Amino acid sequence: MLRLSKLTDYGIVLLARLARDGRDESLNARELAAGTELPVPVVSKVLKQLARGGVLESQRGARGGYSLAQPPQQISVAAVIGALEGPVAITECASGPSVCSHEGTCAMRDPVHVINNVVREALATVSLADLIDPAFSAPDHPSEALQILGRATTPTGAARE
Amino acid sequence: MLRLSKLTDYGIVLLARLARDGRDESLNARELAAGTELPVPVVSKVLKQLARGGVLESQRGARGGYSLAQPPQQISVAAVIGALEGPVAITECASGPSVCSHEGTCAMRDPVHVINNVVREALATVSLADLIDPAFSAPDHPSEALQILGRATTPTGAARE
DNA sequence: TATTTACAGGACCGAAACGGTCCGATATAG
DNA sequence: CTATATCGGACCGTTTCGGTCCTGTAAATA
Repeated sequence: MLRLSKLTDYGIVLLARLARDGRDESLNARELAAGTELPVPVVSKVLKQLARGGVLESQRGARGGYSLAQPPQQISVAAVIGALEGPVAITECASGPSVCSHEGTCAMRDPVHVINNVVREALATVSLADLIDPAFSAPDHPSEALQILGRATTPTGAARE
Repeated sequence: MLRLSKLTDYGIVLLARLARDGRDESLNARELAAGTELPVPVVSKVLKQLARGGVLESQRGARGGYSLAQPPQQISVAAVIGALEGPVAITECASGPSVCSHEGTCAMRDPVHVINNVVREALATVSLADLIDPAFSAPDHPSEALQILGRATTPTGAARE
């Protein structure tokens, strides 16, 4: 359900590394690929997309590389996902002139948007910093946002998996 | 980002219709397809999957059809998504023996799980009832869960678009 | 019992998206 | 001028997605 693309996954990993090791200096694709064991072209592709999306800043030419455009606390997971995956929208029906138009049914369109926003807001509240800090400790009190969500008691038992 | 598959979208619409029109009686695939303008085979496919996932109960034979397995308040969006899309997991790395193993980097694996849980919990908190009730009114106070999430102030401005 | 209705399960196929590679152009440092 | 790196996009094999169709089985009705 709701799978995150592999590229996005890589992106998060790379950003975390940049947040740790590249505070002042910038790192280039090759250096970043070294930490992971991802092929350089892949890393390069991800970084390019992140730069285009405004998450990273790039320095071209010799001794060039990438650095975070903002401090890790200000970079939300939503921004990362937004930069790497398409123009967002959790469902088709969000943009186009939806086909379903029988009124009784299409009253559902709004709710679908609501779901969309729920997810988006949730991801907007989680920052890069939230991901790297509590990483090595227990995944219990990850951040304010995660705590709020964590207190949900999974009413239906639906979130089994 | 995080696109919901079309089938899932259909599923939500169909469930909403069942929640409204099929309280006592059950509706069959043809009847449900009539409300929407989706082709019958598609509707049938979705309903079958929902039944297999335990979201719907099915009655075979003449005068058969589908009905909700539980009251709409008890059916979470997460359950619906779980039934229609694969076995969940927002990222590959959640299940298999992930390839990334350089310790410094793979400390990221947990956080990715955290994100996964955030989204899942968020969706688990939203019920079918939440979706059909406030549909026609303003999308402002949709439910407790949505309110909690709604108060996020989109720190980065990342959730634009 | 025979017939009709409707779900169950899965095979199947074309179209689109995904994951990954590669190349030419451009910008910068030395 | 040369070496280094990003930028932008083309490209392609593989997988997933969306949708259709067919065979089997369960239940109701006459």
